[in-house]
Amino acid sequence: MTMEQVMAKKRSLESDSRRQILDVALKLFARKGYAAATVREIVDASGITAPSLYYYFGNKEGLYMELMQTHCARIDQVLESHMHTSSSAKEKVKDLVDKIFLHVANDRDFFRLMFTIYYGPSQGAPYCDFISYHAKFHAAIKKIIEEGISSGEFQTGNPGHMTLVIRGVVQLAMEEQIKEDRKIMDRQVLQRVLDLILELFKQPPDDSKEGR
Amino acid sequence: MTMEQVMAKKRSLESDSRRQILDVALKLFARKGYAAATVREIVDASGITAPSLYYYFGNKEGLYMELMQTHCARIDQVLESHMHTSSSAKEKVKDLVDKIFLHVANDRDFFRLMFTIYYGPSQGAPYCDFISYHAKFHAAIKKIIEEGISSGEFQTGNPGHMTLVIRGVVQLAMEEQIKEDRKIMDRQVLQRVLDLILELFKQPPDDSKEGR
DNA sequence: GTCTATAGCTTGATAGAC
DNA sequence: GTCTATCAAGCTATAGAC
Repeated sequence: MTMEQVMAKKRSLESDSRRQILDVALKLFARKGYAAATVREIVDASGITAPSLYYYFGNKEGLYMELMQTHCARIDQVLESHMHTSSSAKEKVKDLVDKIFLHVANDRDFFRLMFTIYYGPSQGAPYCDFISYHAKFHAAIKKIIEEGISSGEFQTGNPGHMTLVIRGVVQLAMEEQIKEDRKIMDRQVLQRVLDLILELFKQPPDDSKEGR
Repeated sequence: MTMEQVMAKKRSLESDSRRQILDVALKLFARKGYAAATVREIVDASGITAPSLYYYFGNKEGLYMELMQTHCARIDQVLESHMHTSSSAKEKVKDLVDKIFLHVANDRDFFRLMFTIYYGPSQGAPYCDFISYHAKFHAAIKKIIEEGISSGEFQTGNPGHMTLVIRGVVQLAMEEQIKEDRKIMDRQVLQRVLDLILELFKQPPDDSKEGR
């Protein structure tokens, strides 16, 4: 057995409990909130005991922080790995939104927790800079729209307001995705609504109102 | 002193502590969440002691439920007392949204709590049927839009999708109103964005795509 | 109606054996 | 690394005097 195999085994053994705790904790934090998800529940559902949790993560906050860091990093990946297709502005918006929507759907528990902490009371959870992701997303959409206006694809207008229209439906779709209720806005419907909005942005301004 | 004066005095004395508790509790529930806002904090901030709270409301749940009932009734009032102006569909949408926006801004603490409970974990709070207000609002907007399409004010389209566009920006505006952060969408901006959307709904469909 | 005092439970966290 | 056993602090709620 080589040195690396030894370390790999050790890491995999160590990781077994660790991963288990992380998975269970995310699910419980998302379902019950940071404060209401107790350490006891987490360790019981993980099949370990409390001291193990404290061994790995120091305390409840440490466990929470590690979850935040890991999953926030994934958001950055999604936000940064887009827009290398040189298609129309409309397609760029639809593509970016679709990627984010899929990511939210795939990491639903984390986003449920994120929304809870961001829009609700902090519940004693340590601070996490969620607002920057809101801003990044807003800026990304706005940039595409401004480029679309410059290129003549969209009619002239207030890019900030146009961005808000896009963000609004995306926000609705995300929130529905996060709730367990029956959804009226799945991936396809969201794309259709984006089609509606972006086609309206394309239509030329009413000539009767322009003085030329 | 008449009988009525006696009762009025009794009620006003009784109401003093009662009202105080209700006001303080709403604020604390909104800021810290149902679970994290403790009975101790509420009674301390109210200037009374725990047994008084239990005397009036039975328990923490009873206090919470009374807050919900009172403020939910006010939402119904707003949703039902509109649309008696026979103006354009555009003005009807703007008017309804404005009324709701103002109501949210005026009863901010309650809506903060409502959003927290609705989108986040229940935190052990007793169930309250918030989803019906979502549905009522959705239906009200959709109805106006359908009427606008019938009357020819709006171009033909999917009323459900058009409603989602409206609801999206309203949702964004409400959520910004509820957060303490710097807002980019106040009452005026919301009305401007609605102008943008509703004007786009008005524009005639592109003839080049119709086969006539 | 309002208080003092306290019961009874759950919580996050740890000491110390293995 | 993982356990058993346990602690101190916080919580909701109540008994009983006034």
